[in-house]
Amino acid sequence: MLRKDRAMDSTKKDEDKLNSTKCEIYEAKEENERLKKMLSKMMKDYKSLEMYFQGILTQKNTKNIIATSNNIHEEKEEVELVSLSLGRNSSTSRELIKKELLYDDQNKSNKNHSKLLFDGLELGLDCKFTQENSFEGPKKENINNERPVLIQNYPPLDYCDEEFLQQIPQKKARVSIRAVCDTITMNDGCQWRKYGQKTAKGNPCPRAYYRCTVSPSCPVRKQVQRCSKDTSILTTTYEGTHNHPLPFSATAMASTTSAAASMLRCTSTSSTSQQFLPNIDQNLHGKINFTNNTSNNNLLLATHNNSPTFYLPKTSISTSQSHPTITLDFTTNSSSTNSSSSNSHSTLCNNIKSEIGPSSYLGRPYYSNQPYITSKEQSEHHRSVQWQNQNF
DNA sequence: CGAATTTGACCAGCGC
DNA sequence: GCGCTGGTCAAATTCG
Repeated sequence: MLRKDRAMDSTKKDEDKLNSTKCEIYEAKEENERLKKMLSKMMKDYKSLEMYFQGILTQKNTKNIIATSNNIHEEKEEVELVSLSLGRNSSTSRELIKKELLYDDQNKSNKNHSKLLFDGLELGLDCKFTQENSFEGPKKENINNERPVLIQNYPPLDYCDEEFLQQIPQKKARVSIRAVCDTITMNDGCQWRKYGQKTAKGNPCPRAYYRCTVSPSCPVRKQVQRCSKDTSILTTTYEGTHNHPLPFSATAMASTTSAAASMLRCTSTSSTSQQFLPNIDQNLHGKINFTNNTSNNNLLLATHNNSPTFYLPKTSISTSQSHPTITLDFTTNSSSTNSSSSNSHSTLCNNIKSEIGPSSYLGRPYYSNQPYITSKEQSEHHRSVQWQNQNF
């Protein structure tokens, strides 16, 4: 009898084991399927970006040919808009994305992603304007240094007529982002090299100067400085337009700064956000959707009505400096003018706190008498984050 | 040893 | 013209 019971126990255990193994196999299969889908989605994203880039290059070539034949000498004063211009899609990219939408019709998740991508490309303020939005590089470098000059056709915007925009002095626009961040710089996905540090007047915390090193000729610079009153707040000021394809993880921040710079160029006088927010809000609120939902380290996303959405932070514009500057303040939740979005805005702030400047990162808050964490350390951390994202 | 960072010097713009 | 300030350069230094 006892032997029989033992035999039954053993059989039961075997069955359990078999079931759990089956379960594991099933889960592994599911995981495998999920990874396959993700991989194919990533490949699709990569291809669409590649095609988008090719489209831009083609546009550039066409433009150069036309300019040469017409002997237009104003070419050098034209727009520089490349990778940062995710928000201002050319007709080529629109068609491309529409095609992708159709193509993705069978795959719901991909479709959602494509919709997001399409929405993201819709974020542009659709202004048609010309700008010189870049740092003047070192004079030596500028000599014979031809940067890609790209022209894109933007549909006109209601509140931004061309004549008006042409009257705005073409100063170098800057986008300043204030966020709580324990690290030396915000992890914005780009590679930067420090080229200077200076103690500015009125702030004991030194200001660090970085230039983008993704491309040797990239004119983009950024300044990083701690707030003197609250050293947990980091102010990062971006200037210029990337002239190279951005790493996917950098598109979120690039879109933010690009859209903000567009806002800046669409306002003629110094003002606080409240003076022009109705227009800006119409165009930004709920429309800036960062497309980067595959890598989590840089998302400026908030979720609203089940769709990832950008919420306008406390925004101010200053033209008192030699450079017109727009400041996006992510340090406070109360800044949101839309009470219904406060939760989402809070989420966004938290995202910035935790994703861009992970407090756990190295655990070395900056103090003015301490050495900076090197960008190399930062990039290594970034690489590890990317690796983790890729490998889940 | 090469690459990245630091830091003093230099330059340009601006206000007086 | 002078001084102040912000921004950049480049030699020296540090780091991996």
